[in-house]
Amino acid sequence: MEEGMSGFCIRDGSVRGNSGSTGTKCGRWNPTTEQVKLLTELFSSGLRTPSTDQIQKISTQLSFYGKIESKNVFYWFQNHKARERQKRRKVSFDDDKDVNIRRENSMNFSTQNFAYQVSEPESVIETLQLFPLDSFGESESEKLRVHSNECWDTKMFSYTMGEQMNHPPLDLRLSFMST
Amino acid sequence: MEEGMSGFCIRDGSVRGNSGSTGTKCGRWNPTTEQVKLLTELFSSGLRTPSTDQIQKISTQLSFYGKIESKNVFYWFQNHKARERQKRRKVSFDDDKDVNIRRENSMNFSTQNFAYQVSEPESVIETLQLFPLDSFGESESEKLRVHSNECWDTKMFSYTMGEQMNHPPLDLRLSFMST
DNA sequence: GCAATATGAATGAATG
DNA sequence: CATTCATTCATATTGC
Repeated sequence: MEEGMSGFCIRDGSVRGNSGSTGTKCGRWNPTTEQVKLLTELFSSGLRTPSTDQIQKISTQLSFYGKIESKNVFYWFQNHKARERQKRRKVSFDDDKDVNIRRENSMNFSTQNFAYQVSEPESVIETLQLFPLDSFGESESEKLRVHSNECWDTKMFSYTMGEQMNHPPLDLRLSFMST
Repeated sequence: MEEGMSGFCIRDGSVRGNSGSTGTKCGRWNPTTEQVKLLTELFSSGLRTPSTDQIQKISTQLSFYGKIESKNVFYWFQNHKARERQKRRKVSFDDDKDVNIRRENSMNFSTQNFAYQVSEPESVIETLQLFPLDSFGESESEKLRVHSNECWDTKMFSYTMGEQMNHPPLDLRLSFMST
């Protein structure tokens, strides 16, 4: 719930432009070009949801290029995957009701800039060897997730637990204003 | 890629700054600040996996601040707990290089003059009193759970296991996926 | 500078 | 409880 802690970013220039983090004290991680490049390589190599272990390694590797945390890697893959799918989804079915205010044909800006992986795959592979990419079989085949459910209604689901009959004294004491 | 494609969700800009008006057609519950505050209080008080009864009560109470369902409470606790752990896991590895100390106790948004009563302060207290506040006596800030030992969480029940008690055959698993 | 967009971060919801 | 997906928020970046 750390929501309000944002808004104190002091950027001193384009972080993505320079590789050496110029002491940018940002609240938000700003990946360097090298970091993005590597992440992108990994992604295009098939890695989509790295495990915690992989995240650690990747983070460690990327830390060479600049400040980075594990969660950044985590979020990066989450976002990257989600957005790729999102883009694809946007063009797939554009038959909405009528209030469809979506931007049409957003493919102008090179749908995927992952193209430059062919430039120098060698060096990348060398780096990638640290992480066992095995999740290639996952592919990007949509799961066709159906949002069938949308009605919990008022019926109270019971995610039963073992003992609920006479559950012990619940410690629901609110410590409001316990200043 | 953030455009107004979701034109049916009414927002007034502030995410959690609004009370109740969480849009009407939003398919996703958007907790108000008050709701989040209360939930956080409960969580901080040690409540991690509320029982069905507790969820009911909490939900009822929170409904005062805005539209809410039981499942929202259920999910909230699930997520909150999971993310506490997850966060502790990913941020655990502080990068060796650039010794950045961005984490300066930015856990909770301080309870500043954020008094949660814009109009009726009494009702809030009244509301809170509905919770069975058992005076356990062990009132201490359990926020110091540095070891992530869910001590107070006696049993890590799994709601996936069917209990053969005298309660109806609970579905444990969200059975709302009909329709 | 502002609008539009790209993207890091957060979180509700759902599944295994 | 873990993992993942989808949506949204906040901010950085870029073009005009």
